[in-house]
Amino acid sequence: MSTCVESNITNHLIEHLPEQERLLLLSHCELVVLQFGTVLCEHNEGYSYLYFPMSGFISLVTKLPPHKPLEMGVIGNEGMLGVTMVLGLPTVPMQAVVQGKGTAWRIGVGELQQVLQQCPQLRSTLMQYLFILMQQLSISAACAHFHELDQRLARWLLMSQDRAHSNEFHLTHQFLADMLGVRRSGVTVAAGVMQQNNLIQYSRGKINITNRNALEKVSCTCYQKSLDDYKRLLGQPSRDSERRLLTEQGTP
Amino acid sequence: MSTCVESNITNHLIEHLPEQERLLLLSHCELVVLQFGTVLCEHNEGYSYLYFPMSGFISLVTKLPPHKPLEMGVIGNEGMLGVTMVLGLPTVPMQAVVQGKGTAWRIGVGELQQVLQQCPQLRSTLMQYLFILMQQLSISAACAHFHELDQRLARWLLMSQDRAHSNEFHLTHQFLADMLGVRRSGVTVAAGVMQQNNLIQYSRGKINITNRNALEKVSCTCYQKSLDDYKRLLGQPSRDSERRLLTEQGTP
DNA sequence: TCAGGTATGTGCGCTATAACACGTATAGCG
DNA sequence: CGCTATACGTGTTATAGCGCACATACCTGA
Repeated sequence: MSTCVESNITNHLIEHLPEQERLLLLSHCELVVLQFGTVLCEHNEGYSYLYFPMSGFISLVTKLPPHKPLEMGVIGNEGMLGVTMVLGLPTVPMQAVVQGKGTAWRIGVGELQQVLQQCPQLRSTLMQYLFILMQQLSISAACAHFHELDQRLARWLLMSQDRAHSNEFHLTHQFLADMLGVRRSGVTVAAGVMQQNNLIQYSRGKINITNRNALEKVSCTCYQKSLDDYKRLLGQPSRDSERRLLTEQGTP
Repeated sequence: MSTCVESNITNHLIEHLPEQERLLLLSHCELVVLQFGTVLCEHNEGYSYLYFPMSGFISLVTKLPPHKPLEMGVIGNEGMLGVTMVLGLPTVPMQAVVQGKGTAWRIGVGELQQVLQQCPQLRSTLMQYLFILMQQLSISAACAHFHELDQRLARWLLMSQDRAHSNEFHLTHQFLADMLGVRRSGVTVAAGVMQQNNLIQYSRGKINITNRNALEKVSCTCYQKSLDDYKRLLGQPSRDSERRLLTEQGTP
């Protein structure tokens, strides 16, 4: 069963390519494991590898000392880490941390540049994704400024679930607080309310989404807006089919 | 005197190009006036022209109904409006409004695409500027979330002055409030304190910066960080020489 | 089995800002 | 010259989230 799911999960950007380009790109990639908590890229430092997650997900986090961190975007199998490479700049203005373990295709900076020469469609896809990322940044900014903790928490859980490919994933309150740029105890209170209303269930870092529909109602519209922005340029990620698979498994 | 200043103010991105490319680009541009309040581009709609301001400045504003607007970046003679064009996408995920009147070089979308084919250095410069814009977005996001009204107001005034090429410019409290995503009366209070401390002086929309050094101290570090991010990739904009000129004029 | 780390629950006082409301002054127009 | 819109000043109440502090529950390993 589990292998069945694995084989269905690919990276949507790669899937999106014509076969020729896809094969060329993959011939330069190697399969790596994304381990929870790994920092793939430090804030404002260059990177040597780019990652196309297939499962698991990566957070983009800004740091503005002496303040808490603040998450600006999430990268799962619908995107990639290091897309600024199409600008010729192997830097990302944020820290990239693995938030959900999984697997990814990895390629070196130099090799991608070579591949890009021969793959116009890849180039164009990455440019579109970069644009989407900019949209996400501006949504996140406004969301963090105007929306309240419970709405933002709901959104974050939904986005994580979309990318975790599981109803259950590992997130402590402290971690969520760092992503949302708020106090840990604030998250505890908001999550407590959600648990009382049976939207989620958690214990010592293991969060389980029990009522996704209700969670979508609590969330701010930024969640839907993000999905729409993505779909407009790059189409529907494979999210839905995976959800169906998961639901079949989810009640054993 | 005033003409002397005018002739010294150019667009830094254009200045940055080798002569050959600069002349080719300019041969496709026309000179236009940026009138205060003009909306050059609506939120999430395509644009037909790109602008390289020489004086005056343009704000990039996100809108998340039903909330107030929130400014994410400012474009003056150090940048351009429509840089997403290097991604092949003539859209900007924000509204663009003229906040300070001035003049700009304007070029059509199709023409720029032609010119880009022949100008590798232009392409690379625009890519660098796009990267800088992304950095600005993430700084603005964190700044709006963590920093307080007075700090943010100070930063905004400094950034405006840098791009207005004048110690005095037109900004009502309501306008500032919309940029900062806060209440109008909050701005009134913060600006009142600054006026009492002789940092600024204002009356019915005309704001005059009287003590720039002190204003820089009140501002959050995001102001300096923005400048640094720009300088790292594209060097020092012509800001300083202009400041000197202005100061000579400033005390008649 | 006990200690110590990790995760979560809860409370208290404080501050910034929201929402709303109303008062005052100035410019510019008829 | 006076009207009116615009710009600015001020106040009152409510609340979300902060900083800090401490209590409780659970896991894990010596």
